[in-house]
Amino acid sequence: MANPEPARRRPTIEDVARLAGVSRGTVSRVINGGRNVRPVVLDAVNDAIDALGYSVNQAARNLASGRTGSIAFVISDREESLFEDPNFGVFARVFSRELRRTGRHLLITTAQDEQEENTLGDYLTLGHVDGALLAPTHEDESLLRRLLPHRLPLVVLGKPPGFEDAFSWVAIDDEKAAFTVVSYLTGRVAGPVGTVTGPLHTSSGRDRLEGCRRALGDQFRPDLVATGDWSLSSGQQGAAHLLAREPGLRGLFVASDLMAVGAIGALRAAGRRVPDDVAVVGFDDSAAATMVEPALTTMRNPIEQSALEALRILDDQIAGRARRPVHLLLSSELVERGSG
Amino acid sequence: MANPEPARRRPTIEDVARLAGVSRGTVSRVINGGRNVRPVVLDAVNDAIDALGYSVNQAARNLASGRTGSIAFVISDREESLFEDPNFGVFARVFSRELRRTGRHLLITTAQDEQEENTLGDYLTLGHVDGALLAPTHEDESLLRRLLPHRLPLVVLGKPPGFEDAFSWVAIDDEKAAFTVVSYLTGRVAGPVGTVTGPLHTSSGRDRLEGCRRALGDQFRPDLVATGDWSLSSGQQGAAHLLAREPGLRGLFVASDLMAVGAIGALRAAGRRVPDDVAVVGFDDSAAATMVEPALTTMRNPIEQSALEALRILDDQIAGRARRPVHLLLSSELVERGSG
DNA sequence: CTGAAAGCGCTAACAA
DNA sequence: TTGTTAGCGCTTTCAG
Repeated sequence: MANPEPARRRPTIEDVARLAGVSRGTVSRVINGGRNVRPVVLDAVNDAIDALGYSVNQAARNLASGRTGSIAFVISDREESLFEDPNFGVFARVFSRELRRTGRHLLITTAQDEQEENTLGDYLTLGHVDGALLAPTHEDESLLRRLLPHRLPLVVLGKPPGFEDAFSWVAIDDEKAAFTVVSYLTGRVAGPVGTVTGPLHTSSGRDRLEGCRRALGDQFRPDLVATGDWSLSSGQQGAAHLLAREPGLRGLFVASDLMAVGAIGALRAAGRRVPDDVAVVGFDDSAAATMVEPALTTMRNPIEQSALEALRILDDQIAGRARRPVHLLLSSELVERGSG
Repeated sequence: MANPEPARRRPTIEDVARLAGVSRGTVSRVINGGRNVRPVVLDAVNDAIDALGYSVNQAARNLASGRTGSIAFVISDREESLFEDPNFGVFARVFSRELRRTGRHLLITTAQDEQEENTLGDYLTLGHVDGALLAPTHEDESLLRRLLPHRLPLVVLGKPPGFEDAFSWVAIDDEKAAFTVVSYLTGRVAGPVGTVTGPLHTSSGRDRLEGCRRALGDQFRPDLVATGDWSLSSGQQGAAHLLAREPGLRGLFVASDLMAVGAIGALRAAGRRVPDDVAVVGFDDSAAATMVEPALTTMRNPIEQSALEALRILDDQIAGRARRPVHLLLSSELVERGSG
């Protein structure tokens, strides 16, 4: 009944080889795709694997092959709101799903401050991972500076301010997208239009403000710009602030949907109806967009597609196919709903 | 000027040993704490390490030692709202910080569906990690079932329904805590009191409802129970629902602060003032609690302390100090603010 | 298509 | 306190 072997040591490739009556090398070939193995032998080996409940020892494989099978998703967020940004969740989900498809794993890591960024830098360059995907970065990204001299395969999500040429990245044309959505807004309301921006040390934050400014043209009022940090509460505070400054506010461009939800809350709290009193447009078309009543008019930010492209570029780098940084600009589109 | 060696192979422990004029074993001792090494030798080795820019090869170390230096934080969330729960962020932050302190790394992994849970199960039992910390789990947790026969060091955050005896966990007394905060609420308002619960297939969801029921006693109205899923939007919908059913609602216990923020939004949208028309109390004392006006009266959920205790228990398991599951119930306390 | 054999870089006995 | 020496389990040439 019970296995006569008392100590249940994990079976190794050697055990499988013995049971299948082949060599270690052949088993290795089988578990690595089964190329150049006769079907009969392949079946025999697979049977032995099942019988023994064998699974590969990653450490040994890493050591022998020099590859780890893990990719890091780095969220180096200096803000309080770790994980609050719904886009992180989408990125993580897509990365995780796609890597699993190729038998690899996603490893999410975070760094809250410069010290943590240093340790993280060590980690990334220490051979723990085959490559890294970096969530939108800040201007003062010491991690990027640290990673620069290394040749770690790396793709940044969004333009990395100050490192645009040094690293590969995937982004959208934030300026143009913001221009589009704000033009839509101004086509529908007459009167003062304000904006709640993203953090201005990020490319997206800056570029979306720039697009808004261009769309508004003469109408642009510097006093109706509130700086947010992508968080719900900053949208709330920003809108409250703008309303205090301009009670006659008629339109509001909020640089992310999550902040827009906060902004609408603040408008409501101040007794304004949306969109009748104040029209609001957001950005991202994230889950938050349809969470409010009325649902947000917003720009679609193709997070899923960005994730896929980033992964593709990363794999090119890992495989040595891409020698120099690759930059990809995806297009976005207006999504009309009820808010603006 | 330039290193005469053309191929810049990563230096190994052997290179360090040669440069420092000692054996490989001694270098190993130095990089593993430096016990039983003469100060002079220790300095020499460290100098060699610096000179060569040596860093340990993890794969080799794992293979030789059987340890990985990584701990998994498993978020197996079937809901849409991956990462939305602010408690996850706090857990991740504390784990990350504490592990770094001992030279280890946190690896966050997710599983959205049963298939992913299976792959994740493989991953966890394949020797990639030394142990795992599981975010609050569901009743139908196939991952736990899968992990049961293995002896992976593991601590669950919150009581794992159906597996209370099988695994170690750290939790609070949700029933008692909910009783406390709802009693506070009923002490301040007269009239119908409702609740927006967490998911009822989780221990916290169920127990908080139970505590609410006990506090309300005869006043408890089954028709004033709305089931949420910890997300902001579910709090919003829940409150709207309850208000539709009972326009005279006077008090509301929302089982998480994030949902409470949503609930307050819905109350506002329906023209109610908080706390004058409807008093609201939340749960968790998360960052969301002070994000709203008025700030939430809530129960403090000692997430940071839970994280530390869970890590302590996990380390006991890893070190083989704890043979059987350990269960820890932390205490929570009422935080009075303006909402209820 | 398959087997043999040489490592991958490190840890952990064991001796000295 | 230090050096020596087996491996850890796998991949990957290189022959055949």
